[in-house]
Amino acid sequence: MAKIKKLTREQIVQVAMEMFDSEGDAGFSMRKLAGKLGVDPMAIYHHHANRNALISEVVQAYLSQRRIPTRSGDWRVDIRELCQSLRGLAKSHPNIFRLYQAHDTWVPEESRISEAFHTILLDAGFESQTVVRGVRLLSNYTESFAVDELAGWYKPLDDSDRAQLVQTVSADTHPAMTRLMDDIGTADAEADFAFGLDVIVRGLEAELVGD
Amino acid sequence: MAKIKKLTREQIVQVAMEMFDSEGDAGFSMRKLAGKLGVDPMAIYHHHANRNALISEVVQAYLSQRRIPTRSGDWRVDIRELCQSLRGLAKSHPNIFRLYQAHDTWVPEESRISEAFHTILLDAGFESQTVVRGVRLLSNYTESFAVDELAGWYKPLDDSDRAQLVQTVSADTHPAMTRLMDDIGTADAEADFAFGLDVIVRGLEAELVGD
DNA sequence: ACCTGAACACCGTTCAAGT
DNA sequence: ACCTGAACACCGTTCAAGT
Repeated sequence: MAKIKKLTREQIVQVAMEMFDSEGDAGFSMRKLAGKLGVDPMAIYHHHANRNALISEVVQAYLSQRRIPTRSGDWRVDIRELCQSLRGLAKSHPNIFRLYQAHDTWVPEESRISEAFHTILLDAGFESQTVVRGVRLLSNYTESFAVDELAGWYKPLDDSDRAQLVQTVSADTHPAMTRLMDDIGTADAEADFAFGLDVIVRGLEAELVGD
Repeated sequence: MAKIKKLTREQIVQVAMEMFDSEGDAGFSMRKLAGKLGVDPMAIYHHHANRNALISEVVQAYLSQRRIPTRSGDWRVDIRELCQSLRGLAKSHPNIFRLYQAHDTWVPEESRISEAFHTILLDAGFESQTVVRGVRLLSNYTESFAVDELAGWYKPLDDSDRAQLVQTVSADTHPAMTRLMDDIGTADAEADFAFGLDVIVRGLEAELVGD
């Protein structure tokens, strides 16, 4: 698209990020990126080793946008805010969040977010192993919820979804789900997320009292 | 490889499943599958509409292998067993499990597993909405744990991983993680999974008592 | 009905060449 | 040092043709 006189690593990452943001994985290729930069496809390889390395940079740039919320003093509140901030990041750039999830190469920025989680639970007084496990549990929950939310799992079912579900879920083969159909059909991402977070936080609290 | 006189939908799915099982996503393509079947690539399209439809069939065949554990009478035990059976399925065929995770088209077999979850929590006496939310929380937890486990996140760090981590996690920028390094470095998938499950089950229990 | 073969519109990446 | 261009070894899928 816009011709750039001299390529830089950063410009390439920037444009790649915009492409992912607006079009998602399907809209991105090294060749399309080159086209957007007004450059031969192979020019990119002079600045980034390959596709995967470039994507690591995109993910890194994406994660560095994330603001860590300030502490309140109550670990339950802080954990909730940190999880919500991660979910917010996911929702603000769904396509790049999906890219981050699918990208299995580790990226340094992840440790900044991880540190915030660890600090909160450590200060709350959990023992070391519980802190480590609790962080994994919480970040796991938040990220997988966000993935499902972005995939549209927490929207109320529309007519065609419901029809498809009713087709396979009949009263004799799926009595429980049939009884629960009203609650399965209606979903509220906000309340559902808060519910799971409450369950986990409550479960963790017991580890603290049990000392 | 082996020449088949007449293609059937089932044979195609079977061979595709074996390819995914042994080689994963990278080792599969419609053309390679055709090669394995000793047939022109386009012959497959006579039996399956396209790549995505074929993969739905593979996922469906995979999920139908899953045995639902018998009930014990204690919902806490039953939930644990059901989650472990899902995790077991993931570990027995990691590549197909990853395929299932990445595949965003809904597949009927999913509802069989879902029904088992709903039944347990419903029988345990939770109210409707809590059942639905609890099932989502538990299956979410189990699947995302399995994904991480298969990606190697719950293996103790080897020397190169540790070196990479120490490089970005220094005492002044990451004090909490530095303190916790021993517990971050050692991980035990079995115990870590049980921990998370306990936390969630304990958190759910409160919903029952709170009535 | 079932399969083939050529063709289309793509990929990521290597390698030799240009400035 | 930085970029180009041709080439390689792939993709999924359409379409017309063969049996």
